[in-house]
Amino acid sequence: MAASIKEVAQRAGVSLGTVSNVLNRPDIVSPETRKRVQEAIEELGFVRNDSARQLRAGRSRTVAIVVLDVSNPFFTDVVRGAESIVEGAGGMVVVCNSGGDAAREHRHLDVLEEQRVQGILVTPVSDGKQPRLDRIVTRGIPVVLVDRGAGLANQCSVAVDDVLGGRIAAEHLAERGHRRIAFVGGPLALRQVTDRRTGAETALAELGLPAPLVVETPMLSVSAGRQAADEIVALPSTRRPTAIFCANDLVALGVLQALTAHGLKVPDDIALVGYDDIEFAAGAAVPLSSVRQPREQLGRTAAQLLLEESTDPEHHEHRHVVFQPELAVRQSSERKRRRVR
Amino acid sequence: MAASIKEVAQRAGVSLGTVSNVLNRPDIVSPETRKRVQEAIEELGFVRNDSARQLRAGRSRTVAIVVLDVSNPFFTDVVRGAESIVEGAGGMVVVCNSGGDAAREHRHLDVLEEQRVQGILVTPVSDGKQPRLDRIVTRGIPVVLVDRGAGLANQCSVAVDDVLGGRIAAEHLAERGHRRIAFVGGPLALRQVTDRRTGAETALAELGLPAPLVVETPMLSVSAGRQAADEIVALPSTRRPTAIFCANDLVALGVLQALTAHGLKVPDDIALVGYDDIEFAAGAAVPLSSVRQPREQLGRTAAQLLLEESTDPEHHEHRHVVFQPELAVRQSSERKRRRVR
DNA sequence: CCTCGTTTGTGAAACGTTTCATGCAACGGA
DNA sequence: TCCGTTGCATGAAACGTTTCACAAACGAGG
Repeated sequence: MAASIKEVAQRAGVSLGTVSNVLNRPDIVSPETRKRVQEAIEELGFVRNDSARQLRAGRSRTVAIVVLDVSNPFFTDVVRGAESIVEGAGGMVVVCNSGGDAAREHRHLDVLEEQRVQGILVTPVSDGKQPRLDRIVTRGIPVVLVDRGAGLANQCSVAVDDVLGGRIAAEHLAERGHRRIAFVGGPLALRQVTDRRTGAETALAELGLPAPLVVETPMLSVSAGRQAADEIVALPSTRRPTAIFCANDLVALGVLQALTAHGLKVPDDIALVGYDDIEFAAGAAVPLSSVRQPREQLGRTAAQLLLEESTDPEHHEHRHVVFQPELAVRQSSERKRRRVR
Repeated sequence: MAASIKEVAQRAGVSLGTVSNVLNRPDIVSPETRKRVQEAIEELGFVRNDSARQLRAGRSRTVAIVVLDVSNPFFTDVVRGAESIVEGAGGMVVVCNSGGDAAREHRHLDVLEEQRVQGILVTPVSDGKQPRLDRIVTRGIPVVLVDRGAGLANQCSVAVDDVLGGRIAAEHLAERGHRRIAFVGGPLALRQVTDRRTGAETALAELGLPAPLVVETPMLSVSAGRQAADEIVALPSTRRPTAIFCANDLVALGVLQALTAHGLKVPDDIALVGYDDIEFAAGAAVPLSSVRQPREQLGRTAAQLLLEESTDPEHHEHRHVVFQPELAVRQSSERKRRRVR
């Protein structure tokens, strides 16, 4: 059933090595033999056994990307960016989902290490030391951290300046005349979340404005956003913020939905700014202002760094690429009508 | 650098086979030797080489799922369902994205075949004959079709009755008093799309209502939905539908956004029903009525069928599981106010 | 005619596992 | 004492490739 190179050789009346040559260096074998071999391959429905190939050759053409949340459009866009580069180089991308769970992340990394993949792009669940990643790196498998500032120096990283992103969002809202601003997102243990918060707080402090009300959520999801908005709506109107900056767009969409359900108008009653600029942000019924990250670019760059290190590990120097976010201004943070009129 | 079983054996002062036994059948080796071996493994940082293991053992613990669109939350939920089952059985899921492109789908399937994965869950791009899939099946790799009625009998499939789904949506809108109903979605070559349309048309015909206006979109995305809505808004109000049934939620969200932008109220001016009931549907600013598919359940069942076939190919009989969709009624299709009041 | 280089094909070794037949020692029962 | 078991470890074969040193055939140049 599973035809091997040996049977192909037999059928084509050539040696085993010749078949391998047809497969890997077709140019060094004469046209006629090549043809005969190819016919045999065709007839037998032969398909290379990648395990054997990899065992002998030591290399794999598979790049893995381990994402925090496969349901978050932000990550699927990063994946698409990585795919475009890796497939262009003749490789293949597989996606693994940690779902924010450290145990699952570990399981995935273990299996990927056993598989000796060509390299791993990963947004780790936690920020601390990563003995697993370190071991993988010392084994010679390149690792690139995605959307995570590089703590350690033994791997490349690509990220977006989240502190700047938070700053931009806060300055935008301040410039629109808002004084009472809330920050919604969590868990605060996530680096991305704290960076965005820090940026916003710093900017407000510099402008002499009060620190934002921080509402922590258990995760970055639509439903978490909805619950947070319920809390905010329950505040007495004198303390209720006039603007909310959310740690990502999923949360912002949840907030938007809950505010609307409570009869509050966005942006007239409360302005809203999200983060990531996923497609659903622009498509929301009140189009969402959002801090845009170059999502696909993030994936592309990460993949490029990985391939670079993989191709020439000797001369490779680890790099840390940081992109600048920019604000996409939409209706959810338009100037309040009462001020315009 | 890459410690092998042989070096572990040497260090522990045992034979090569004993190390393998510690790894695979720890119970048949005496506690003391086991301990010595495990220490050696620890000290050398040994990690099994999966290529060699697989080459020899013939089996893999990796299940692949090839999805049409990794950015569509519908598929990410199916993935999560499959993950829960496969990981429960000690396996691992990798996700491959065809992006609706037949060539990429083929590339992925080829590589997966070379890798001799344990099995493949796939929503194929096209409906016709699938020589590649047939070959994979004859090689002994189980394949389960996801969200695709089974044309051929040589594999299992799980799907949702899309004709019924279309019927449910149409009957719901008719019951709400709508007479002029539009269907938005495409490309019409996609089985899912035509089934949903057929169901709607059949239902309307049975009720003696006029056939729906069909607006075909080039793909099932938010932006495609926006463009389709622009077309509909441009119609003279006497011909303009009072309700729109969309082939999926992404399209429906686009339609919703465009209608709102044109100043039309949902559901008062135009009612809206989507399909899939993704999380963003309930979270939209006008919560979207939607035909719910058991997304995770779809993934779970597919994975179960796959593992079943994989475990016991002899006694396995291919099955075709069809789920019933149900309607989640929300604000976007509430009874028109002018009729209620 | 000899030598040399080129082109093309060969055969065996090696990659790191798993598996299986076999060896060896110790033990209990008759 | 002998035999049959039992428990544990061994060593070699096999999985399907890639790679590499080498051989065969051939023509060209001296």
